[in-house]
Amino acid sequence: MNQTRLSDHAYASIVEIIKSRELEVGARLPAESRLAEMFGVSRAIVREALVRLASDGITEARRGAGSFVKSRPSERLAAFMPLSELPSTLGSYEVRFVLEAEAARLAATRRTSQEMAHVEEGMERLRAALLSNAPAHAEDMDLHRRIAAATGNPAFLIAFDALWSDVERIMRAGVDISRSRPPEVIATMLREHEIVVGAIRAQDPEGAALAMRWHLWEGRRRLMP
Amino acid sequence: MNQTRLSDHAYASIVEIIKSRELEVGARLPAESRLAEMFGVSRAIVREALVRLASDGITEARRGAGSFVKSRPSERLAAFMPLSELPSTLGSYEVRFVLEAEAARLAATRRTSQEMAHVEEGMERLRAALLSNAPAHAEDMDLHRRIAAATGNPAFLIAFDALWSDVERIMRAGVDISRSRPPEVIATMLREHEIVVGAIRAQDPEGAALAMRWHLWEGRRRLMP
DNA sequence: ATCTCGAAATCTGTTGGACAGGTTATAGCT
DNA sequence: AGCTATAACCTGTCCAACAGATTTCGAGAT
Repeated sequence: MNQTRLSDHAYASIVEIIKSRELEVGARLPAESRLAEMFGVSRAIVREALVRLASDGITEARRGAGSFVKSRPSERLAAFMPLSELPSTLGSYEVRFVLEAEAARLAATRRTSQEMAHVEEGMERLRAALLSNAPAHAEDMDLHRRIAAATGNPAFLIAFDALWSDVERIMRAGVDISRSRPPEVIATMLREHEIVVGAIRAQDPEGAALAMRWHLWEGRRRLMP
Repeated sequence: MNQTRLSDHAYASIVEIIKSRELEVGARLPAESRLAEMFGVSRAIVREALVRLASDGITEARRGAGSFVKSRPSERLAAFMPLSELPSTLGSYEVRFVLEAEAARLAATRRTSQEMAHVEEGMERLRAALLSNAPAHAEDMDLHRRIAAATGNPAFLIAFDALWSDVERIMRAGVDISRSRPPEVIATMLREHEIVVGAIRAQDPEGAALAMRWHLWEGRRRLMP
């Protein structure tokens, strides 16, 4: 783990300044040089933090004028914090139940043939990975993502990607725990995915939603019986 | 718009390198100094871009070794693109239907008294803003966020925040269009929210989910009849 | 006293060089 | 061939400096 970047600390410190001093939207932050001497680091470090804050939509820099608060992080801090550092892990599965079930339903009704081919390709990759007994969580997530994409609604991708890092962490943990999966588990995982993909192929919305919900439920049980 | 940062261009260029050269996950990127001379900028600029890429989960830097591809940006580009630049706007409402309806349902069953007080406070703020005939989309979104928080599951906040910028854009556009809202519309918006909050207060899961879904549906109709 | 205008102070954006502390690759030795 | 020490390389950090934009403030005019 390489979490030892000074700019990470600077990022958190600036967020703390905005929260504790209750800087309103539009307020100006201390200058980069001032922040640097406050934190005891160089200006380059502060800049790395500010660039990230700007790309996260929290601050906005105006050349010659300063950096300004664009949206209060205290009001939407969750988006910038790894889910794993928040309580109630596995909570992302609760969201996936509703989010992905609806995505499967919509994918079944609205998918184009091109999107369907994309989903089938993801299914093939997952099958190959599972049958070669390799860690397949990347292919697993990728298939789910292709299904979300098949809705034609980018908002599903946005929401799914927001949970990405946490889902990946959970899945990887699951792979680490059960390093050698018995063949019947592999067959089950494969069948679950195939039912979902099959329902989308057959343009059966309710079947797709139900299959997805069941698959996620079983997946959760496999991770935490 | 301040799009005039060289590191923004460097960010895009590195993404392009990963995509075009088809660098697999785990592959090593060119060194910072090499990238700097490739782009004709200083190393500090490349670092600003790499820090953002790392915080976006695309790359990972190992001290002394180099920067490595952590996940292919081409496969999950949506998370790093404003929803407004993608087709099918108003699509975020489709996600909100399922996401927030489930959040309301869970909030009704699991809310603590403290979370309930937080929701009530948001309701008061929205009421004050609406009755003073001021633009109230900030208070509106904030109330919805407090409800998501009342589930006790941070994953709902993560997903909601991911849609934040698009929802805000849509709502602000709605305010701009109908600059002077008739009193009956204000009363309706207030009542819709009050029904949702009331169901959560009464710990009525189905009522809360239904009220939220209805409210979002009406809100969507108000924006795009 | 107030307004206007221009210059100084301030701030971000960017550069180049430097060094510390890691990692990788290589050349030399056994 | 196998092993080891060392050189080459890489990220993380700091410093000093300058360009270009903006804010501030005071001097002069009204």
